[in-house]
Amino acid sequence: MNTAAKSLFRELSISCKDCGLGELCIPRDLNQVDIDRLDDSVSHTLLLHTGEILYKQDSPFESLYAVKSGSVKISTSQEGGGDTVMGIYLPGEIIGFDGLSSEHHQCTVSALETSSLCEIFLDDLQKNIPTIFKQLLKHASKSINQTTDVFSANKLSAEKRLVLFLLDLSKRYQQRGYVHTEFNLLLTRSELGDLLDLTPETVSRGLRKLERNGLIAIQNLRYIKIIDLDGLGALVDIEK
Amino acid sequence: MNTAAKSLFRELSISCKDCGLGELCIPRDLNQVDIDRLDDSVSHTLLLHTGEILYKQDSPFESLYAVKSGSVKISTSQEGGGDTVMGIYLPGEIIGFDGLSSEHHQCTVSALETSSLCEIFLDDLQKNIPTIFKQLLKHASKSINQTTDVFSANKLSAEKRLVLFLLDLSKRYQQRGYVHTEFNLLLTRSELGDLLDLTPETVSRGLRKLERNGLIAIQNLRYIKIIDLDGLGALVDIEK
DNA sequence: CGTTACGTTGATAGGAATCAATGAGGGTGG
DNA sequence: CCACCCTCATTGATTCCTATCAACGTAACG
Repeated sequence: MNTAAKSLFRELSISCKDCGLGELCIPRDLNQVDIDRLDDSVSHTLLLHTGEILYKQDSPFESLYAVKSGSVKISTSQEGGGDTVMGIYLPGEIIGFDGLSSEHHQCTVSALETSSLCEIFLDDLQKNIPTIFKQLLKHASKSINQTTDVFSANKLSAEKRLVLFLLDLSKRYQQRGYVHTEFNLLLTRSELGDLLDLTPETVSRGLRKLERNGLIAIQNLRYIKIIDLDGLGALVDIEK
Repeated sequence: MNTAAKSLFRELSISCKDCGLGELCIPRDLNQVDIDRLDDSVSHTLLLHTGEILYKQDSPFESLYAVKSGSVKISTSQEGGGDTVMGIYLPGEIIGFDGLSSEHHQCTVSALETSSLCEIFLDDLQKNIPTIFKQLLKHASKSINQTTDVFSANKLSAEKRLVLFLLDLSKRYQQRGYVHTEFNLLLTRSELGDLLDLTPETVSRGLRKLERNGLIAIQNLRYIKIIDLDGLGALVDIEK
């Protein structure tokens, strides 16, 4: 499960200004000169295969990373021994903030599928383009707000938590221009349980119930097709 | 409950270099020149009385704030109507990150007791002392890690969640040079329930049980005296 | 084709929510 | 100063949801 090595492959090094993510990533409100400077502070050459680890809990903080394609999961090791999945990150999202305050990462990040990332050299960035720090703070802020959502969700019923997760994923895929009515969960029932604070059994029951009620279709266990988006929304909107 | 007005009183304007918080706040690793520049980017004149609101959910983002003395709570309005307390902040901690990503605050912040705060003008700061942004990112990072803790706590039993909360508060008071064996909870049972994802009844039962077992003493409902710190620690350390 | 991890389904038990009643404190107005 | 109200807190009885335990099915892989 723990492929400790970090794979570094050269690939076509797409510069920030040609990157398809555009405004989803950092280059919001930046002029052309600054985008060129951004390029100088970023390495575009990180490729991770499924299961490979970007950084481990307790390892010293080195850089922030932007997800360019694919997806990664962020998890923490528990005292009991097992891992707990805390979230997944999609293209355009920036990870690594967990390591800033103590200079050591509080979480482990690994690839859920073949993924490419950009490494952001914080000190270079500060030198090259100091006006960008507000942008970075915004991304950090988004991370906070994301956990805020998890926070308010965790007093809901198992079914609602599942629905909220599906709707959140759907929305994030849509923002990135992917189909938002069908996607791969990328997580096992057990990992999903970590994330939503449920047991794998309860996750399974919940998903199958949504399927029985004609709201979703489950294909190959992990691949979800949303059939009745409004119906899902109704499950979490009505009755507080 | 909602004293909408924000009180602005002049008080003796202590500069950052004379502030008792020192390293707990921003001025870590800063030289004298930069601390003077920091002073120019910060207003030291904010005073809030109990219940007064610093900023409201959905209000436009203006500044970050550092808690100088006292304490504030951060909460979000739920669809159902009520508020949910998400955390409390003590001197040296920086708040406002919740508003950065969308330019509008995702939370409401109000004073739990008479408190003084510093307003941090982000744009001035960027102009005056660009090297500071890593410091700010660290504070944002700390906010993230804080929610991380909440996250991993929420699958524990009611009693353990209560104990963890008490120990966390004790540690934070200690870091700030206060007595760490007795302090005011500042929150009602209901607010504590929001924070720990429990009902007020369960909070009450839990605290009274800790009292019966001789681990804590409850004085005036909100004022807690920790009698057996090791005993509390044992409750959360043993058996996963 | 066995081994292993993952997933499903059922039965049961336990912990916290809920419902309900009472008590305690604080503020207000008569 | 007291009666009243309102919020907060406590305590008990009951219900309900989800974890737990257990068995079995399924898919991937060497």
